[in-house]
Amino acid sequence: MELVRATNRSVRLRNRSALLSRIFLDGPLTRQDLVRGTGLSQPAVSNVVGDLIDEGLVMEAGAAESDGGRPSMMLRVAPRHAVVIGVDVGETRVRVELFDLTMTVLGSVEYPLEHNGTEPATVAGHVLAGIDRVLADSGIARSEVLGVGIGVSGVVEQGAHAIVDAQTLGWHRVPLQQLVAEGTDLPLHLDNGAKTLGQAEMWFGAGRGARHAVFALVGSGVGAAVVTNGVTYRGASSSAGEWGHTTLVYGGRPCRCGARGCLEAYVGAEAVIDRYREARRGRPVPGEDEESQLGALVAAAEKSETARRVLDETADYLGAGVANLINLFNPERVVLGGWAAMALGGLLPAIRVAAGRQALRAPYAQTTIELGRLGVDAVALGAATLPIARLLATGGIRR
Amino acid sequence: MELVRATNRSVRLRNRSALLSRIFLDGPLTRQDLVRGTGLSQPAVSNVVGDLIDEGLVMEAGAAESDGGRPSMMLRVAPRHAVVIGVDVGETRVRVELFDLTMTVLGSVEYPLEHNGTEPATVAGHVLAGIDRVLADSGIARSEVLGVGIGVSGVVEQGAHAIVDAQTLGWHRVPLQQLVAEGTDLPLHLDNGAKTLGQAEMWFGAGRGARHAVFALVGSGVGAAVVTNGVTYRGASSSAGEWGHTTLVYGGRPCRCGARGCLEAYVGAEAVIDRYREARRGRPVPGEDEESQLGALVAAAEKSETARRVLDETADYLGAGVANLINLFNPERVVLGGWAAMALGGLLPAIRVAAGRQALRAPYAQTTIELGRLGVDAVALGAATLPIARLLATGGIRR
DNA sequence: CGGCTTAATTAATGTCGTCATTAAAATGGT
DNA sequence: ACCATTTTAATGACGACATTAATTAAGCCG
Repeated sequence: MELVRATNRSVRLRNRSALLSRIFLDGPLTRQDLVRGTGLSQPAVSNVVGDLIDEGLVMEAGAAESDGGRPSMMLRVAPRHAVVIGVDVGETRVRVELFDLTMTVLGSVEYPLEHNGTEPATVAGHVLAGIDRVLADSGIARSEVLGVGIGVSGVVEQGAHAIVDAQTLGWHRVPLQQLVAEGTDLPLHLDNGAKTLGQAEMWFGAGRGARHAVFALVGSGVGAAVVTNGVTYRGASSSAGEWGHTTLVYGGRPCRCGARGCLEAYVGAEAVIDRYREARRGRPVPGEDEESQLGALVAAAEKSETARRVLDETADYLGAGVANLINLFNPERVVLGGWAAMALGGLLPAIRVAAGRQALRAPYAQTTIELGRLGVDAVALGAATLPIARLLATGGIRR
Repeated sequence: MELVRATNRSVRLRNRSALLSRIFLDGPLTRQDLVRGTGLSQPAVSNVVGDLIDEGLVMEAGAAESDGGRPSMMLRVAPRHAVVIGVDVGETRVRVELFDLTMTVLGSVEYPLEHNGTEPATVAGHVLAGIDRVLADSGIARSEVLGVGIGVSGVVEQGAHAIVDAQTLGWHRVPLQQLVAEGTDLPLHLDNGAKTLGQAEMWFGAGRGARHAVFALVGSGVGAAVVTNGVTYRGASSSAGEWGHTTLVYGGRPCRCGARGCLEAYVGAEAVIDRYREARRGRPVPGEDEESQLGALVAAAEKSETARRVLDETADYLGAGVANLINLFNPERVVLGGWAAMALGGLLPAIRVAAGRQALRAPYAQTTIELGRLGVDAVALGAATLPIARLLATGGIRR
């Protein structure tokens, strides 16, 4: 179904891309490793690698162990060939991080968001200020920045300028990319936060090695990223993966999206706290913000029957939601991430059991359900991979 | 993430595949159409097309209209370069159809299945007998058969020999491909029936032109096929798309899969009839089989409040189920197929409304919900496309 | 220090698409 | 009836690339 023409030059591009990707994702590697890994001939690998070294994208880094014979040189991506910036526009804060090409953090800065002071222009301002800040702090020139990736907790519609719908921020069709672009000419990449988290876990965390994986992001709201055949699936207008608003309890609790019985209305942090409050006959849950309230609930479960019941039910609902993902996507792995999922980590065994009850046996047996390995900062890390993904796809030929 | 090497010869293969696919799917076309459609140069197109003609895969079919200048020749796939066989192993029958490469039916035969006489060996026997029969009837030699595609109403796990799990047939890990292969050495392709139906609608029906589409198959049971980026999505073990057993009503009606609240337990034909019976306080629904019982329900809705209510609820459940697909996959199109969906066609407006209530606005606005165009035989037709899909993918180089 | 092994480079060969040019085939004006 | 015009198809020179085979480089081992 691929109706894209191939030409002789595209051969080189593909091979460059394949080799560079491998060096980046699995490196350091020797030329021989690349020969074995890609099936290309030795001269072809040397030829392409030579170009990459000449262009400063790749560097030799010492010789490999050898037991007789000429030792092969290790190849790695040149860490400072460029830097990338990852931004996490979350429900409560904007976080900007600067990475080199080995994804080492070179600097970061965070701006809290008022609970309702979430004007798009304010957020764009934070992003721009953050970029200036991390560059200034680390003394790196703008020209060295490959690009800026921005993960937003909302639906991001890709296009010439990405448009953002974010219920929790009260945003409707906000041209965030344009707002940021007006303040900088660095290449921008916007994406949904769940998708960037998925990308991060896919490259560096619990998703490594999987071709088909689902990343469930549980925070105040609920989202998911689906990786099919190694690629994040976006759908027709890049809103695929809106797991939080799938119906789980037909006719059930009202959801902030306007429908009823959405998964988010049961397992989102806000909903869990709400359900706990109801179970306490309306007595408020102690804690300043959702994070501490959820913590209070988890702590209370040690002693309180009520709290435990709420958590058990949460695991059941979450398990059923995960089962739906398993039935529909048949992934090799389901990875739970987001701060609420991390806080509820103790429920993992119960979630597994609940999912097993609701999923079909065969696909359930072929998947694992685990927690994310990258913690809460995965969104910014994943956002930073967006410009890199482009670099790898084009074989390192910028723009 | 594509780590496949490219070589000069693979360029030719890709272009052969692209051109052949276009001629097959959109033909007849002229060389110039191909030039415009693929971006290849004229000589390249002529060169490849020349090969295809020499090998008998493609033939010239008359000149196109011309208003001055040398008229271009129409190119089409040679209809009798090969024939293909499509098999529909349904819940109640095995249907075998013979097609030429333009998908014209050259012959067909059907074997009813006893309601519980569904021994795998029996089914394999029917398939083999059907192949012999359609070939004998049409006087076509086995050597002309490109391959046999088999669509099965169950989960098909791909592998060296495909394995089938089919609850409605009482099958568990049945090596159907092997059973059939023992009786013939024609190339076999097994797949889930919903997926072959999707493939058929994608190429020849309501899915034409879409990159992202979901095909929902409602019969006695419920299944779905998901097309992402133009390709049927299979997942890790090709059981993706098991929509029927996603939880829609947490804790609801028991399903034959053992879980509770599955979509299938509400909108599968069997379930709808069951719900109607319950609404009639247990009085049996008139009709010999499910098909006539469902027909009776639809007919009764003209007069009976009860029947109408059952149908309305069915539309609501189905709409919610469709909404889940829209939220998760963000398709351009949702196509409803299968005999029960066809019988319930009158509910389409209600289903659209119900889906709109439960789906997020943005993805809902970007999709259409429609009925399949190919009717009930789409499963066999789609199965027959499996060997052809392989032919197109390899650029017409057999095996 | 020579024999052996493995890595990397160079040389020769062949595949393939592009560009530019030429041949072919139809229409329409004069 | 004939030639200019237009559009399609076929040819040939050229360049980009990967492949195989042969060479050179660089280490270990006894």
